[in-house]
Amino acid sequence: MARTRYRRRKQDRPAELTEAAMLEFSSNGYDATPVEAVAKRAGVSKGLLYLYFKTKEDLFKAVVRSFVAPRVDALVTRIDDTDLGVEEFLRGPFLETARELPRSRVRHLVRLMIAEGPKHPDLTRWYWENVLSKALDALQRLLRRGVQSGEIAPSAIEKFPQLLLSPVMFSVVWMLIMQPHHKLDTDAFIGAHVDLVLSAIKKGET
Amino acid sequence: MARTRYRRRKQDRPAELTEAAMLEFSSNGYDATPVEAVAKRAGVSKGLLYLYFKTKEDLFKAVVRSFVAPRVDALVTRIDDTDLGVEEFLRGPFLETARELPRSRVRHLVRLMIAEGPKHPDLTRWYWENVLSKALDALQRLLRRGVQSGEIAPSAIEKFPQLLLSPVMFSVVWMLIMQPHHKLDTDAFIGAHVDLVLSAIKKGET
Amino acid sequence: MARTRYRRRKQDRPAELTEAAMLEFSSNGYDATPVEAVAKRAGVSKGLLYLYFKTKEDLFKAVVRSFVAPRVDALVTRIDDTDLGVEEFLRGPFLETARELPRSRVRHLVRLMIAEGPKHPDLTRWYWENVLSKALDALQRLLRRGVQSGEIAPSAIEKFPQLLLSPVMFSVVWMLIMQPHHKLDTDAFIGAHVDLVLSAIKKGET
Amino acid sequence: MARTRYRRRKQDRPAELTEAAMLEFSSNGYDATPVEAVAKRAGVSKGLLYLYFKTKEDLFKAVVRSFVAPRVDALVTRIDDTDLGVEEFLRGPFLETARELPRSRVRHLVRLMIAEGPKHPDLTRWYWENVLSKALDALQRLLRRGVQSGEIAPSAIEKFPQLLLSPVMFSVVWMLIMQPHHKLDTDAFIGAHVDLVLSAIKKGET
DNA sequence: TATGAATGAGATTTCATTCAT
DNA sequence: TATGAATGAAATCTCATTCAT
Repeated sequence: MARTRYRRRKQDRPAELTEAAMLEFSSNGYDATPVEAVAKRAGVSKGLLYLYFKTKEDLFKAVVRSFVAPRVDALVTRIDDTDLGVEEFLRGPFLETARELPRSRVRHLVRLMIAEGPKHPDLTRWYWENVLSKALDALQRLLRRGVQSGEIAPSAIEKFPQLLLSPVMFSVVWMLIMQPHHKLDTDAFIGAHVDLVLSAIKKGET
Repeated sequence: MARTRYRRRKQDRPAELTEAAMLEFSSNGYDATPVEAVAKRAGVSKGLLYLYFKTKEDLFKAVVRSFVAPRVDALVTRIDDTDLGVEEFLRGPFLETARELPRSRVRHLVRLMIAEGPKHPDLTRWYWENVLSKALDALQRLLRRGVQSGEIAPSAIEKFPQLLLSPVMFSVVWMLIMQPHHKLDTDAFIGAHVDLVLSAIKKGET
Repeated sequence: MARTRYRRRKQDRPAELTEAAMLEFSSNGYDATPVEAVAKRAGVSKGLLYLYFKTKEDLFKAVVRSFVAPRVDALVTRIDDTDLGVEEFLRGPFLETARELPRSRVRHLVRLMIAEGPKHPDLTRWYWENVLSKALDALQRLLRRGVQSGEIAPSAIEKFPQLLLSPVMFSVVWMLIMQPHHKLDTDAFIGAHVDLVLSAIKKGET
Repeated sequence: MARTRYRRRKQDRPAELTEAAMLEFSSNGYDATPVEAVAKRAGVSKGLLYLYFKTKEDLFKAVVRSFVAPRVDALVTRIDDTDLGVEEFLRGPFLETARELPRSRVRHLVRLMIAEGPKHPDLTRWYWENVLSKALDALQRLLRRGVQSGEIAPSAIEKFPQLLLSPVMFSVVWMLIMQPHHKLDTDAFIGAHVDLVLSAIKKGET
């Protein structure tokens, strides 16, 4: 008589709902996704969804939070725990993560952030505080270690670690918008950028 | 006395309407902008708008077309008519345009393209064919001229002229989403990127 | 230099417009036909149409009047001028007209009368006075002549000359609604009805 | 206190709505009836109507189906279950039904079918398959039984059972369009038609 | 908790009609 | 006469949100 249909409990619901919302928002965009579509995909009623999220906007925020944060934490930890050199790190873990992003589901969240961001300043603030600034700080720490160890020369990139992210974001957007019309090999593209950066900042290239 | 109800400006209407639409879409996004808001801003009735644009989507496309195309044409012409060297061009006209973009109104169109692009494949195709591919081709021609003249060394950047655009797009997005929370000096940022690129590809840097 | 485009003059315009309206109303129905479609088909502007007909309803009435009246007048004249017997007339001119109607353009007007009639009581009144009652009276006169001459026996049909029209209207409606799904040979159908009537009222059939 | 906003009558709603729609469509016609008028008459909101019927057209179809089908089924059953002769049946049950129709509410549906039919071919197909063809087949079976039993002579009416329906439809249309201007005693009219038919097909009238 | 019937505001679009030109 | 730009009311349909059950 085990009614597995009802196995799912209170505690799993929010995650199930954000998962469902992530999928729906990703394919249709925020405005074009009816709340009911999310509920249906999660296998619950509209009413129940409103029990967990006061408004549609709330749900959207929860989606962004639940999907982005874990990834960044992982990257930050990786940077701070590593004893790899700058080049090793950039060509290794960084490149791996950077190349995966434009293909992963998270790319849709990036689009949602860009599309909806201006209407949700508290969300972008949260995003800055909990995601972007952490990632940029960690990258900065990495680069400074490299300078101190003499591996790389001091350069503007320490001030603008964003320089390491811009081709990643570009690739994400390209995948979402331009890929159907003109293919870009984002792996090679991001690789070329890292080459470029390294060739510019590495010392002893004489 | 009572001002005439009619203004009868067949000539100017489309431009007035796309201008108004540009402003409304920019601040609220496409979906969240009622057609009526556009009409009101243009000082006409809803009905008139539909005399010039068959659907809201049509209006959106007209906006993108009318605002983006002229700028790119200008840039392309500039590249092809110049006899500046690569460095001179990148530090001169290119930097000028690249730095202006994130502050100009067009930045909002970039956001709209990212937000709405996936739902309007014909629009993104048009954008690719009439805007992006032209700009990338022109940049490629510039770089090849530099290689042939011996000014710069062959490098991956010839294959990926996008490398010159990614920090511009990054700046645009930053301005739209993150600037309220954390200022980025996009002029310096884009300048640093150009430095980086040039230091990597210039010859005789022994 | 003969500018034939402007040959058409004031006097032809109403007829041109009702002709165009007839065609449009026939294929799309009254409500679903924009006034502009009529104007376009007539090759004039909307504004001009409103110069001749105060409202769309006016135009509709003019259509009905201009298309139906001439036909009925012809039939009535034919009945009153004939010296054919009842059978000869019914099997001859009547059958000819009755069989043509379901195939002619006028059938669409019948549909319009049925569809729009209840909303235009003055139109149906006009139709009764100028069309239907005249036709029924003429048929009645024909039948009475037959009784007086001894050709046919007195019967209820003198009181209800509509009995001669009902299969015609049935055929018209069938052509409009049912013919795509199930063919009815309206010629044979109407013929059978006339046979039936005649076999019932003819004398000396002992 | 404030009456509850909800009535929650899932079961009854569709019937309440088609009933309301029937009334509204009957008096104003399909195109001229706003969905809101139907909702208002049913005492619910516009939105609710769309919960039960995906489009206005859907609602219209439901109206036709729910009102017409039951009557026809009843007639067909009556024909097939009877052991009355042809004359008895035509003068009895048939006449009764035929005479009621022009006065019943269903007459409005006939008008709607004629008015809207051409725009809804699937509806007229359904009508043919589920209503008309059944009725005509049943009448045909009745007449054949009469021929076989020797009650009536073979005649074209077996091929065209529509001959029995045409005065009924004529009466319906008359009631809707002409009755205000000129009264027709439809009972007598339909009776006369049946007389006519019977006197033509009955045997042994020598 | 959980449902989903019900609401009502609002969005897009159409079109009869007017009137400056 | 003749045009067609312009209006504005209305129509269909969607959907976030509520709340009786």
